[in-house]
Amino acid sequence: MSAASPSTARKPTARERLLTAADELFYAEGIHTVGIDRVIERAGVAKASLYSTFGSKDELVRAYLENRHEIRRTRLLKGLERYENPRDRVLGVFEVLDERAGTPGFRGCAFYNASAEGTPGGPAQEVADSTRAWMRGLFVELARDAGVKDPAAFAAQMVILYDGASVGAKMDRPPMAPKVARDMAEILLDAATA
Amino acid sequence: MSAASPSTARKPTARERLLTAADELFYAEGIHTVGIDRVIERAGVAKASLYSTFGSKDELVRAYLENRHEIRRTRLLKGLERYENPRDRVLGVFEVLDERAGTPGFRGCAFYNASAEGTPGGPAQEVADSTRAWMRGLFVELARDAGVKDPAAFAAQMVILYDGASVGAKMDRPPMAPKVARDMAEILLDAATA
DNA sequence: ACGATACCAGACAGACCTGTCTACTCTCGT
DNA sequence: ACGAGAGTAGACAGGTCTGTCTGGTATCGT
Repeated sequence: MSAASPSTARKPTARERLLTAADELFYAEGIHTVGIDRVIERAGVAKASLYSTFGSKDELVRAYLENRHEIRRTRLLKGLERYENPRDRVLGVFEVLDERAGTPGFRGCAFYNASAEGTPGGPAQEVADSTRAWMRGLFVELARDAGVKDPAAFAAQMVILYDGASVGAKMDRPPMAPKVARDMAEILLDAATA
Repeated sequence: MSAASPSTARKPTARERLLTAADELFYAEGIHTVGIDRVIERAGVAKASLYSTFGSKDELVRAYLENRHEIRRTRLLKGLERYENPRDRVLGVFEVLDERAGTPGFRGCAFYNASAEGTPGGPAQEVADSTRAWMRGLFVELARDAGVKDPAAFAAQMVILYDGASVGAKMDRPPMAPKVARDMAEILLDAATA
């Protein structure tokens, strides 16, 4: 709402405000539940602006998911910077997830949620596929750096762990799953480097 | 459609037909996407019958999920009978999941899907909680029989593995996740009994 | 035979949703 | 100064959704 310096206090464009509003509402309440009217009301934007910018609700959903992917990507890479040891960086993924799961309003993986309620083959499926591919690639890279024998196989294990921890963090209260997953990853890492 | 013996060829009640139709449609296409009209059309049932039997769509959803829980419970217990060794029974859970994930029309965990699109605190959340508690209890029991030192902690690990395998089975093609999870469970089982 | 119960067929109300369209306003580059 | 581009406000159409209500039919226990 307020900026440090007036010179940089540019008003966000309609597109940005729409994306912010869509992110908050879609993630918190689901895509089907939230109508266009609620999005434009929260964004303070006219309906015509939404349709001239995105064309349809489906495209807004796609933009929302791509934005989520970008956010997760930077959060993860940023969060991993603090670790020096390549081995700690593998485990660090689960620590970052743990921190994220502790924040209020956490509702699990946005891509899986969207995929659960969206039609198969829709935009949700596409973005989910690409974000999953990126996660797997990240784990392959981290595994290679950590000296794992078969990085691809180990990455497949870590993705399962990540998914499971994410589900548990959403469904269970309190969310212990990420911490448990971290310990599991440690055991599996030992087994994969031995 | 056809029964072996005419004497037992009782016509299913409206409730049973509704539940069958709801199960097929809700699981395949999602709860929000499928309207009441499609359910009653497939069930061959009048709308009034649905509302006199269940009262609301929400209650139909609850019945659908409770039915799913019962189906999974029996499938799991039945599938586990073939294993003699308590250790194999732990791993067997993932083999049963693997078989299930291979069947056409598999779309992941019905409870997580429902929870992803449903309002928090709704019927989906309640049934999901109880079915998760049952799964955890099953793993605790299996772990104890297998001589695991800390059955509760090990069960928490297995639930994460099961969730992750379930997600992977839905999102990835082909679904390798259950097989990978089984191998992970083996490693973790060794670590937990050592 | 008959009344109760269960069920079917479909119209209807009221709400909500996406997407279009018209008409007005503001801001900025030239 | 002024025209173009971007945005705002809101009515409107056409569709879909849940849930109610009326009225008719079949089956079964007594």
